[in-house]
Amino acid sequence: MNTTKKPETPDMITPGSIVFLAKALADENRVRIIMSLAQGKKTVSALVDEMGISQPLASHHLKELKRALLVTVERSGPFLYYELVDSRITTIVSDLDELAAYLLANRTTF
Amino acid sequence: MNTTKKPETPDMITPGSIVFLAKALADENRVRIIMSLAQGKKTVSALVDEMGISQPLASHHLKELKRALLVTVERSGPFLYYELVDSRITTIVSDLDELAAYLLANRTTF
DNA sequence: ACAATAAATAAATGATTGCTTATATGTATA
DNA sequence: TATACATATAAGCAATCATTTATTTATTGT
Repeated sequence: MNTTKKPETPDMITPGSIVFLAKALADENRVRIIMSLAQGKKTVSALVDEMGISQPLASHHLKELKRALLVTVERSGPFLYYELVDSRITTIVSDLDELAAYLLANRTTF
Repeated sequence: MNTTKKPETPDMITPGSIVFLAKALADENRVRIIMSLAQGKKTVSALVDEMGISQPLASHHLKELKRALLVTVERSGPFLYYELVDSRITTIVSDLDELAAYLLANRTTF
């Protein structure tokens, strides 16, 4: 049997991983891409058209989002479909938006 | 009676405010400060000691957190006490940590 | 094999940002 | 008012990052 340790979910909060994620959300184009991908997987060119940014810039930000483990890629013919890894990403984004709205609404109070 | 508009919570998500908050969370020292302030209000010097950073650096990050509306200041004698504006900040930080843990745990799957 | 389209990569640049060192401001106390 | 302590501010520097332009790689259809 297991003597000392058991595999446990780490409940010690690590600044590192939080920063890792926050950095990925700390750019307007990336947030817009995430919000767009919340509707479903899309190609690079679709995102380029939708967001009005250059193709290399879109590729760059998608690469960042992939580095941050937020999206996955899937090829279909000549197209690459990018997709959010998990729906919780959208949830967090909404939560951040809610909190921001709250903070701004109450900013004069303090 | 009210004819057309009613005061409503904006449910349109704004990238700007999300980025605004995410940027504040995109630095390790700031996240550590937030986590420390989750335990209650603290002075600058207390934070400096606790985190092992220089006093000007602590001041600088506290200023950023204030800009991001995440903390408030209160003077007591020569001391300035910094405090988290709202407990939801801690919640968001926990949520980010959870999501990061999940993403890392499943990173090989994709 | 060639042309056309989709997307990634590379290099260069400017802006932002974190950090250090040095200095100034504010507050209390002798 | 002089000294000590708490904190903020300023200036300078190096590193990171977002963006652009140019080029390359990959895929499909002719």
